[in-house]
Amino acid sequence: MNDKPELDKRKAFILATVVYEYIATAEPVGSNTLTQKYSLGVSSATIRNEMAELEAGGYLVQPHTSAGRIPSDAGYRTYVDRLMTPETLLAEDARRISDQFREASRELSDVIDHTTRMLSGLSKNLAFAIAPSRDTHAFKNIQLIWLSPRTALAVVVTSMGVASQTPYEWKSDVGADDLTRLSNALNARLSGRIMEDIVNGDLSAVVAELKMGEELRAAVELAFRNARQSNEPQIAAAGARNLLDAPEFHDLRKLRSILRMVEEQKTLYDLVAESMTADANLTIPSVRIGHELGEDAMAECSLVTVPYRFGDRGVGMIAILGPRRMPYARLMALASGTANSLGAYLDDNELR
Amino acid sequence: MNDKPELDKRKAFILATVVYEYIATAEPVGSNTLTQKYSLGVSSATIRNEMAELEAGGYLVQPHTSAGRIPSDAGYRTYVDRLMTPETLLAEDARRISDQFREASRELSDVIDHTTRMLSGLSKNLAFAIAPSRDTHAFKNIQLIWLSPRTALAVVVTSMGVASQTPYEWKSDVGADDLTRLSNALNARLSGRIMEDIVNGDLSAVVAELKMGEELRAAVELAFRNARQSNEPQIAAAGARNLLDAPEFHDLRKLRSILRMVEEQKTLYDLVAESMTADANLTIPSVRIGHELGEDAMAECSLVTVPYRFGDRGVGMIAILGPRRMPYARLMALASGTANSLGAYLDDNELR
DNA sequence: ATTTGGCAGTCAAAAGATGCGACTGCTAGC
DNA sequence: GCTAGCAGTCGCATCTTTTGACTGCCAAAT
Repeated sequence: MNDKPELDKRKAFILATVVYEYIATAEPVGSNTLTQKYSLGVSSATIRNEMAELEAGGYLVQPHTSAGRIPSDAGYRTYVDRLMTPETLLAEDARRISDQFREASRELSDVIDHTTRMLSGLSKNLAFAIAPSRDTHAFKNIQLIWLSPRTALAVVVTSMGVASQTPYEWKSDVGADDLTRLSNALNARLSGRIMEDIVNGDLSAVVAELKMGEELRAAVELAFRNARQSNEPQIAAAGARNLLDAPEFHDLRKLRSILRMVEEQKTLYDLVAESMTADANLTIPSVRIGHELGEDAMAECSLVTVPYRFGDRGVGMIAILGPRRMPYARLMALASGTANSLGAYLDDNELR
Repeated sequence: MNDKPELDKRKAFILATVVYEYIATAEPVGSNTLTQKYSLGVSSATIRNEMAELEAGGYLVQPHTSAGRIPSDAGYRTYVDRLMTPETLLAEDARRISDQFREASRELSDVIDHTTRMLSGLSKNLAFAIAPSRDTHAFKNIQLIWLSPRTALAVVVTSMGVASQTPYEWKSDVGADDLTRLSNALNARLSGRIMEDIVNGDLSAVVAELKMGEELRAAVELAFRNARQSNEPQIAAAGARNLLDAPEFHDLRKLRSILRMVEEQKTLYDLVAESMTADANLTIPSVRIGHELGEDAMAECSLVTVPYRFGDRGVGMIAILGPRRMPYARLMALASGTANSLGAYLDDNELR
């Protein structure tokens, strides 16, 4: 796109009103509707002229000759960036957001799950969330549990209360005492360190110090590797059925391709991954509209994302996916509020 | 329903053919279609007479006067119970089923998740699975991890590799040594026992034996209670989008109410819970058709369920939900095969 | 006692016809 | 620069017609 000329005040107001009205009604907006429902002080003919120019500028499009106009991606973009009045969270919503954490258990995946359910209910759209990478958790505790002379189970617990289990099998016998001593040494030395910062060298140093062999070293390294990378990013989604309510998805083909993306966690993850790196330092919502999402299947969707943070490192993502014709200001407020609450909750409940 | 008179051979064949044809085409079946596509040796007029009697008997219904006929719940029921030829699993499907376990990690929830994804892909319907209740796991290990003089984290690991974490806070100081001794004693005494069979008495006996007080007893009891009852039954579902392909769900209202049920784990659980108690001792698939499901929203659905078992106690459920017009024989074979494979996999991978 | 061919009747869905209404763009005058 | 008015476009809703896939029934044939 070429950079847009600045819109004069009246054009800006008309564009904002068209977007607002279209979001509310899902019907293309014509010049008459505009003059009747909003007091513009000018006649519909003038509006027509202005709208024609807005269309030439790429802000509006006409679905067909005899219809009103609807915003283009660029129109929505301008609306979101410069025209709309931001909303703040309603007290009631804020309360519901913070209330719901009580219902969830302490487990991270459970918290994420509840959060998306709540958010999809409040936003009436599809909500999803990505749990912070385990790299950002603090290491809390490892227990090497002796099962038989040659088998053991390594349980790693992080500050987020996430535990991973790694069964291990040795070629030669290993004593239960050794496992206990090694567990204790690792805990004493490494507890509290960020998972990401614990390298194999740290582990082998502890093993060497206890004069233990190669086999134990391998087991410990595997246990840590497993604990860090769950094989899939933890992701939860809820409220897909809300998409059925939007008239733009009454076409089954569109709906199908969108549902496919939602059911594949990978694509869902990719969708927010961009915003994740780009906005890692911000905690304000970012919006991607229609084709900006880079997916043809998503051409009629918009996505609101906002990172949530806890401690001084953890980063996860909250996202709301819906029709392009979504109430941006409200959803941005909701997403932000949820991200803040979630971050605060995780801060409070992190193991110390 | 009154008990049906036995169907004579020709009626049975006609009913079976109508069901088969309707499942294949989703179009009401008329007498002409039948005589043309299947060699019945009689004319369409005869078929008409027979079909009229099948309708009187409640096996078939006519959507409207000038249409062919489609099976009623009772028609499907008779087909499933007495008329269809059961299928066995294709070698290719069997291979894909057992292959997929390799991709999953060792974690139970991950295994269940992968299994439903695979099954929804193979069956082209919605698949879901319920993990065996934690009551049926064997207790493996508990670690009471000292965090600070008054706080600790209890991690309980079961034979299915499931770990639960319980943070605990005491009113007075507790020594790290005591926690270790208590952990060891509990492990020595209880490891291998079925979770369900471990009662509070067992726990307090160990605590008493070590001459430890009330506060530790309470912590241990809470840890075990938490480990047994995850606050939601573990349930995974996949393939909701497959439902979009069935013409009977092109009506958005139906689709919406079904999607709502699927997104609420509770209802999904209730749906199979009945079959779970009823068929606890069987490992053959059970089918519930249309109104037999007891939910109006599900009147056009059928559900195939089959329990899977491992060891001599664990029971979970595999289920396939789809339009009433589903390929019963194939889905029953798929569900059975998956249940068997899953049971075998869990047997092999249970911690000993 | 079945079975059959033929025929009249029914009804949903597809195809066509019509009019309406919501727009627009344009132009001439204020 | 704004407005009123007008001609033109086009989707959509509505109504009508046609089509064709059925059925049920009956009288004749087996």
